[in-house]
Amino acid sequence: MTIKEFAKILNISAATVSKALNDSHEISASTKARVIALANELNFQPNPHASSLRKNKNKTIAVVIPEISNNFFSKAIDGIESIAQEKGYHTLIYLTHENYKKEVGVLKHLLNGRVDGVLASMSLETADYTYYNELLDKNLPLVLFDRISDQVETAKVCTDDYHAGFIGTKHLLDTGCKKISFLAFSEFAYSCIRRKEGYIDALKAYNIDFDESLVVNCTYDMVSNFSLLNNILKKRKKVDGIFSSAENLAILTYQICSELAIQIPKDIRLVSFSNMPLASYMSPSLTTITQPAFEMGKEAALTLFKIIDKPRINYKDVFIEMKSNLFIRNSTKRY
Amino acid sequence: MTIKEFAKILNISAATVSKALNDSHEISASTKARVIALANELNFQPNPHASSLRKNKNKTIAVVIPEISNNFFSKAIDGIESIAQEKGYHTLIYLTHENYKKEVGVLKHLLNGRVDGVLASMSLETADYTYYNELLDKNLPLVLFDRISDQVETAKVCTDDYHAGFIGTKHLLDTGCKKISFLAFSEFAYSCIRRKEGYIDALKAYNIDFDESLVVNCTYDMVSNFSLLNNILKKRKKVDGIFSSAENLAILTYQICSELAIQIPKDIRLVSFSNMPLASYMSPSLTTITQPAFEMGKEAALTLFKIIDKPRINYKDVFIEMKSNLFIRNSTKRY
DNA sequence: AACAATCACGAAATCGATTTAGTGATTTAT
DNA sequence: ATAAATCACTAAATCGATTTCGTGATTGTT
Repeated sequence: MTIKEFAKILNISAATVSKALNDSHEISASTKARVIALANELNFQPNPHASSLRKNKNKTIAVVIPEISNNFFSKAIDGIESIAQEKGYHTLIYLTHENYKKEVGVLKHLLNGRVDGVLASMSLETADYTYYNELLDKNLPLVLFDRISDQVETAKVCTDDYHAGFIGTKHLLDTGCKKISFLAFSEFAYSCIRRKEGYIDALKAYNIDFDESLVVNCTYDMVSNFSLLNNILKKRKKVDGIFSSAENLAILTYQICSELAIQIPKDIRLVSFSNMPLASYMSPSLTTITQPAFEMGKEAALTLFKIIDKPRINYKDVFIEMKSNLFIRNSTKRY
Repeated sequence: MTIKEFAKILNISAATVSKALNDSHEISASTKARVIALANELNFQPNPHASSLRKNKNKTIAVVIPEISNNFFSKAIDGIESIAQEKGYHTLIYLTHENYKKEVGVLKHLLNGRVDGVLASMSLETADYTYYNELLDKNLPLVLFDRISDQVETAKVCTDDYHAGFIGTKHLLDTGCKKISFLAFSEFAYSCIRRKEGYIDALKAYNIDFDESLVVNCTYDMVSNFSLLNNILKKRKKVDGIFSSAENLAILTYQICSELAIQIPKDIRLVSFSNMPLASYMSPSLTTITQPAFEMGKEAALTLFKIIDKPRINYKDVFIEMKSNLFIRNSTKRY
């Protein structure tokens, strides 16, 4: 049913119906009420494409993330979607699978006006930020979360990575670790760099020299990560603690330790960034630094809607840092 | 840039550009090549809303699911999105949080032509299928997956729930269990009913009488699930095996067993439907029946696109049953 | 009482791409 | 050689809601 047909039933014009549904001040309260009542009764909804065309808005946001089978991102989406649904917005999902080319393909496509705003978390491969800046040039509201870059001047939401890196390392040191290896999920990701800085400064605070050789720069390729980790764990006399900057690296560590008959926490203690609901049920239960994924999604979405509602302001200095939590469990138990 | 402005650069009409980009046979190969070359150079993309309005299609599908922070659904979305991206489609996500009212709200909204097709997995509360059938009445392609209902006559994708229920139970029986409790995540969900039927028939095959009191009908409310489970585990002399039809119920079982000092698998053996990547790292490692979530998502999406491409056929008899896998681990180890 | 505002609504233009209907030019068929 | 068909393209109608502009009726001002 079109708005004209719908208007005919009420013996008013299409213009009036449109204005009534959009709550225009030109329309009397009584007419609005009649229109809304009938619209509810017949479940009449104006054609969204016609509406989008005319308004140049379509109540849709895009979420561009590296992956979804991941406790952090799936919870973040949960948060994003809950805010979007509240605001009557629709949520498009695009997965890049940590692939820069895919990411570029998605971003290019989003330039065409299909969405009113974009929430993005960059892939590990991303080193060129041209396409993100192009979105900004076209005045498309953009909020980066978690996987951010300071080379894109827009609002950002992330966790207190430096602080988390510091207290996670401090916790290992407090349990007696002397040689702590840092597992970086990426050499270039901003959040990972910050975590590492926290790690380094915690070592400093304990007067321990930072040893570059204890940093394991992992990648998206789990096979090569396996050999990297395997190498460092084999010479374990050197290493008595591990700070893992990502969940999957902790799992890999468990796997390799079990293969090499290294006991956690007896031989080596482990703390990891992780959003696993099951950390307590692992063997041993895993000490984690947990990001408030759901809340970060919410916060990022709220920020995006602020930009959408007031687009003319420059949001480059909006930087929301959310608190992560250290949950101490058995993987760092003092032996 | 509009198609008119773009056309002017090439000194041809907007109609020609449109047809060239849509690969119409009316346009010569050379003109098409010129148009496509310039479109790539300038990243020109026709306004999607204008296009959608005219074509009454918008290369978008909707995914309606109960939740996303869930290993099954997040992997399923991964599969869905991969096929959608391949086909140049966009993927909208709607979460119902197992809430029927939210589900209805979403479905009602989808009637307005915003999407070309819908993939859905029903909430646990859903008992009235009117709104799904309304989508079908409006000829909106619909595929149900996992949380299906035989009261909606459309294509469906699910796992071999009956068979999985059978072999999971058989496995418990083979390890010596005599009193096996069945944890139903829902009394009404089709897949859960089928799993239970498999469970019952496996008992029969071993000449064990089905005992209704060993069935625990859980709900979405984890607090009440806790007391239900707690009750049955307290009188554990009766129960020496548990078949859990859902991952979260298995986790709850671990939790309660640890509180009640019941040892798995010594006192009680447990097998559960689950898509956790971490099942092997739990304590004890969990014997699981794992659904091919990613592949199910792919299959469901492929089926949806078949319907979108050939809408006039009745797809009510399309029923794709995918194989789940039993991974035997320590939670069912014979003591 | 005369005039200006404001109200409540409608007619028509508009958003931008697609599709229909048509037009010369060229190719094919008889 | 001529009619018919095909080619390659364009002008204009179209999709359906929104917005601008205009109008008659009502209210408010002095």
